[in-house]
Formats: sequence, structure tokens, C-alpha cells
Amino acid sequence: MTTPAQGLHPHVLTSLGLAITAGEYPPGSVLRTDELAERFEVSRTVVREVVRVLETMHLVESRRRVGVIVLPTERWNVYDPQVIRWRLAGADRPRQLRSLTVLRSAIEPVAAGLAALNATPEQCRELTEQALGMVATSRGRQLEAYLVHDVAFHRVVLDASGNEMFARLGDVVAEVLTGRTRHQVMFEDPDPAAVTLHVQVAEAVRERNVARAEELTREIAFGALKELDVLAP
Amino acid sequence: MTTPAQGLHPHVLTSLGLAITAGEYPPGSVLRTDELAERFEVSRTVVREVVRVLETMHLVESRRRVGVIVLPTERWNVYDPQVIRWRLAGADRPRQLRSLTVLRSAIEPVAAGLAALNATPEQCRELTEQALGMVATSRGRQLEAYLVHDVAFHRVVLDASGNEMFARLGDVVAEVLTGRTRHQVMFEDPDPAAVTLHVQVAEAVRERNVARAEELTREIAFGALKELDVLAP
DNA sequence: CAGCAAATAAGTCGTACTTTTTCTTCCCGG
DNA sequence: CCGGGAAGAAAAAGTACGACTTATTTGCTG
Repeated sequence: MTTPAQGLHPHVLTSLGLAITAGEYPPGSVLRTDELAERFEVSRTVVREVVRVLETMHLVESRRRVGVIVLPTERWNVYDPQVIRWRLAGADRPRQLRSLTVLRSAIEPVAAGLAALNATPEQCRELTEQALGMVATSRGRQLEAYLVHDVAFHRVVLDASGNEMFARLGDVVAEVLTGRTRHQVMFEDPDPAAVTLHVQVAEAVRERNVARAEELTREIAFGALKELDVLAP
Repeated sequence: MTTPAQGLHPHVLTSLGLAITAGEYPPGSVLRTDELAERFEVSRTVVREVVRVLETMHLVESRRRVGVIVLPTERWNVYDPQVIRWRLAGADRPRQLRSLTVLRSAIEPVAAGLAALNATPEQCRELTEQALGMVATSRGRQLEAYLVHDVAFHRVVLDASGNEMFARLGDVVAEVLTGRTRHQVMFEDPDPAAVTLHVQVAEAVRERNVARAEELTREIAFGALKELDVLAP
């Protein structure tokens, strides 16, 4: 139940973070620092630091004479990679995966367009390489190897966009892709059409074809949405 | 120079956060906790909590026997509202505003499309109301009042999308719009074309016209990009 | 060059004290 | 007799300080 922990703070932080994001403490619940200190067998100092961190994630709010109050989901800092990881580990993983995939479908086409505008030759090369890697590993149950190339590909696109907000979404995309491979129904080899699309995106970026890079990426995103049946019934 | 402060922790946090995001300590700089404690005239306890918070924002990294190391920009949690506010207060405000506007241009059209699909009657009403408010305040130097409606409008769209990742971007959009009004060259009344577009978006959402809502919002975003000349020279 | 020893700064702990906020109680006036 | 408000008590977070632990680096020595 408890994480192995190297360092007390990380241990308590992940334990509490997981518990809260899992809905173990409904919004409005009140925790007390010394109660937590006792429960985790650490000093109040450690608990306080953890609470401060959870507070910046807007998972909780600390009020004098009251305690540490769990905040409703709408307040949570859902872009915090740690929060994302916690939530993906929990029960509403599917819902979370949908939200994030919709986000991807909005961001990645635009990012790809910008990448076609801004990618360095090195990035173009890297992109092509990863796309070819995807082709090479797309058959014969090499899902793990395929995943590595897939993640790398999307990361390069986001980086090459030249927009830092997009670039920082690399981790999120990585989580989504990893989650999909490992937990979704993906006994089959990847869709050949998707693989082809990736190769074509690499091409489009190399040829500085903004509209085409954007449109092709839109198709990839569309595929991902279909896979999770986010689309209307 | 120092913030008024209600509570030591917030004071030290904002001071240090602002200093770091302003580039006052270049990446790789090393701070020591008791040096900071002395400088801010607070106990090491408070400094440690602050450092822990800055650590979750990936502004710094704390290493034993070394100290607190300032991380490079690429590591920063640029989606953290606090970090955004700090950076918008600093020198690279223009660059920041561009990044965020590009992000908006990717997100908001998709959000508007989803809003057309998912908005409640109440949200449709709210949307129309804000759009009309924009019309009413778009002439005669009522920039502040106009801003209120503009912010509210975009917030409703993001909320109505039904996607929590989009919804949480409301604050970011608010910051961008506020920043634009207050610091950009905006002595003129708002562009009438933009105002009309907002009214039309409200219409499209009400009529459940997904494609039209998306396309109109894309035009709004395009206008915002043009305003900051993000577009290619 | 390997390995050991010392120095250093963060990590942890316990306790004492302060401050803010809320709950209780009691008194006064209506 | 009841309501309201002020004074007081209580509870929990916020802050401080000092002692001790532990990991890591540096540098010395064999």
C-alpha cells in the first residue's frame, strides 16, 4: 500500500497525493497536520512541507483553526505532471485519458504546423528517424519498441514547434501514449494507417508544408479520439 | 521591493519566485537555505517550505551537500498559474504573452466546437449575455468593462466545452486578455470585427453549429495573433 | 588511483511559542 | 423571556530554534 520511499517527504507526498486524487478523501474533508504526522510516523515538519506542496497543486487548502481541507476537483492543478500521474494511476484513468487526448487533438496539429515552420534540420532528421523506427517496429508484437519511437516522435514535434507551452506537453503526451499501450486494448499491432501518417508528417515538416503537416496530424489525433470513442455516438 | 505580505511563507515565496522567473539567478545558481533564511529574516523552517514549493514548480532542485539549484527555463512548470503570473510580471512578458496566445489559438477553437456540442441552456444564455455586454461596452473608452465581459465570455466557452483541461485554462486566458488590455498598445476601442465575431460564436453555440463555432473562434484567435504580430514576417 | 576521512548542507525531529479564527458563554437590553 | 453581541477560551495552523542524522562531495593519504 505504501510506496518504498527514498526520503520521507516524497513518500508522504505521493501517498497523500494518490489518496486525494483517488477521491479517498471527498472534497471538503478536513485533515489535521499532527494526525497525519502520527499516521505516517513522521514529524509535523515533514507533513507541513507536504501540505504546502499539495496546496500549490490546489489539491488542498490550509486554514487556521480548521485544518487542511480537500478542494473540489475543479480547483485542482490538472496540468501538474505529478497530478496527472496520480490521476492516471487511479480509478478515473479512462476519463482522464479522454480529457488528455482531446487536449492533444487540439494542440498537436497546431504544433506540427509550427514545427514545419521552425524545425531545425537536426529536428527534421530526428523526426524522420523516429517515423522510420515506428515503421520498423509496427509489426510482430514489438509494442514496447514502437511506443518508444512514437513518444519520441511526438516529443520532437512539440519541441520543434518553438512554443514552450507546447514543448512542456511532451511529458503529458508520453503519459497518454504509454497509458494507451499498457492498459488499453492494444493486443493488436498498431494501425498501419497511423504509422503511414507519421511518416507523412515527417515528410511534410521536412518540406516546410505547414498546412499539410497540420492536416495530417489532425488525422492522427482523429484516430486517437476514435480509438477511445470520444466521438459522438 | 518587498511585497506587503500577510504571512511569511507567501511573502518569501513570491519574492523568490519573482526573482527566479525574472532571471535574477541564472540557471545553475546555487542558493543555501540558511543564507536565504538570513536574507529574508525568517526561520529555516519557512525557507524549506518555500523551497519545497519552488521544487514542485521545477524552478529549483534541492541537492544534499550542494544547496538549492536554479533550474533552466525548459524545466519550469509553465502551466502553473503562479509561474505564469510571475513571468507576466517580469521582463519577458511580451514573449510570454505570445506563447500563451499561440496556445489559446490552438485550444479555443476546439473548445468552442465542443461547447456547441455540450453547452447547457444556461451556458448559452450566459454566453449571449456576455457577447452583448461586449457590444455595449465596445465604444467610448470603456475598456475595463469590455475586458470583464471578454474574460467572462472566453471562460464560459472553455467551461462549456466539458473538458476539464480546457476549463482550467480560463485563468490563463484571463491573464492574457488582462495583460493585453493593460499593457499592450490598446488606446483604441476594441476592433468591431472581433466584437461581431464573439456575438456570432454565441449564436453558433446556441444553434449547436459545431463547425461554425470552431471556425469563428479560429478567426478570433487569428486576430489576436495578428495583434501581437506572431505571424511570419 | 583507489579508498578512506572530514566537511558541508540538506533532511528530520521535538518542543516551545505565536497568531488567527471559531466556538462558547454570559451579560445586557429589548 | 429571548436575541444579540462582546468577551473569553480553545483549537489548530504558523513560526522559531536547536539538536541531530544522512547523503554527497572534496580532498587527503597510502
